[in-house]
Amino acid sequence: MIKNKKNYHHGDLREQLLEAVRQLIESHGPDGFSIAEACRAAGVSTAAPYRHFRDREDILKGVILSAMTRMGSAMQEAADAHPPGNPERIVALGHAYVGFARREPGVFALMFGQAGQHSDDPQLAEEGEGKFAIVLRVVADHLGRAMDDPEVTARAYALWCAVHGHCFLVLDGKTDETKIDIDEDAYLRLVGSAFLPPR
Amino acid sequence: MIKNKKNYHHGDLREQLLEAVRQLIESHGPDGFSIAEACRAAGVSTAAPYRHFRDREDILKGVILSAMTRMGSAMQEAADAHPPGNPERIVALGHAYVGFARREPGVFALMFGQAGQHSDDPQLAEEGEGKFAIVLRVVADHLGRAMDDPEVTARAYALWCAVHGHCFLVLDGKTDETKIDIDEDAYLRLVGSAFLPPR
DNA sequence: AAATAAAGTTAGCGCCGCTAACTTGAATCG
DNA sequence: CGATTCAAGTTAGCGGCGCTAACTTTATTT
Repeated sequence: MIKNKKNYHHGDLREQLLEAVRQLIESHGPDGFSIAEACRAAGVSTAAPYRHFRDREDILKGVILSAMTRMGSAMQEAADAHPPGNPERIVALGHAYVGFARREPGVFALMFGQAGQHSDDPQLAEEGEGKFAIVLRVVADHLGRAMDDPEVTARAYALWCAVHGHCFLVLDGKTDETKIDIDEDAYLRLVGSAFLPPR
Repeated sequence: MIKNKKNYHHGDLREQLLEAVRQLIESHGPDGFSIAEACRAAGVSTAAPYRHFRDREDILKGVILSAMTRMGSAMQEAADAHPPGNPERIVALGHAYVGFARREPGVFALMFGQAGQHSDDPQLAEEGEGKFAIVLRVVADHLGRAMDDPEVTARAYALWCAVHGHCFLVLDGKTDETKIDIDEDAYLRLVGSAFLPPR
């Protein structure tokens, strides 16, 4: 009994709703969407989503989860583009992180901007730790130490903070034109060398 | 004709509503509040707020604005606690910033977590630039350079990012117990010395 | 004291999240 | 293969919310 959802009434409504919500979030902001609007986009009644999701929160969790894996893949890919120990690896990782935030600003804000609203979900927590593990790996390789070395943890965390904070400031428009004007590549190289001296 | 709002029907409903909303945001999250609930808390009808605010967004703007000045004061106070050039100044500034985020996590998320939803408001933008100016001032003093020196801008921005990002990770619960476990003071000293070497 | 204007009220519209009860149709099975 | 089952749709409706219109109350102005 393999459930092939394409053979049911609508097709894969679940995925289509997630995609519709994702698009609405990108065009109207993280809270500027409604389930009803997503239903209209998917061409179903407003009661249909509740066959696939518990409630609104559950839908958002679905959107976040798929975004997490997309972001994780982008980061892993960036890390794999350079050999371990190469400083370019850290820069590339930063670009991947910021790139995702720029590409999907609404979803990025949803993932991280809600004051830990979803931090209690084990599935999301696991995905999050997976992404930090990529940073840990790269930093550990760079320093030639173990991933659980306190020095590695501290520097990886600092790197994460610096890039993460930059993303929010970018999305908030603080870096636009007249305001601060930051060269992103230069910034990422600065934080990379600040926390991981070539030595 | 001095408008003393205390002499009207309710008193200063405007301020009481802002306070009620602030508390609701802290207890139920940035989007977990409703105007109706704030009205109940203030003991007025649900139509009353519209004598003082254009709409929901305008109320939020009011909450954010008062929070901005509170945060700015805390930062200024921290900076003033140490003489210019003293590295403790930067650490204190960081503690003030993170302290505010910890004290008012909901409002902090509201201020910065909405993907630049309020970045187009000139009043808010001005307050935001004022806070960055404090950081610029401290960094310029430390390096003995002008506030508009590119080196100062770059390092001040990096500091801001590192602290800002840390706040979000804290609020998202990434630093809790089993997860990452960061010594905040050590972290702030690390980023301080990383971007502002004693030289 | 009357007029004015500020700041409340009630009533109500339309949208939304969500549920209950019903219907449809694909997969399973005697 | 026809009957059965059950996943996945539907419509109808409740209560809450944001917001507006129209009315009422009360402080200030003249």
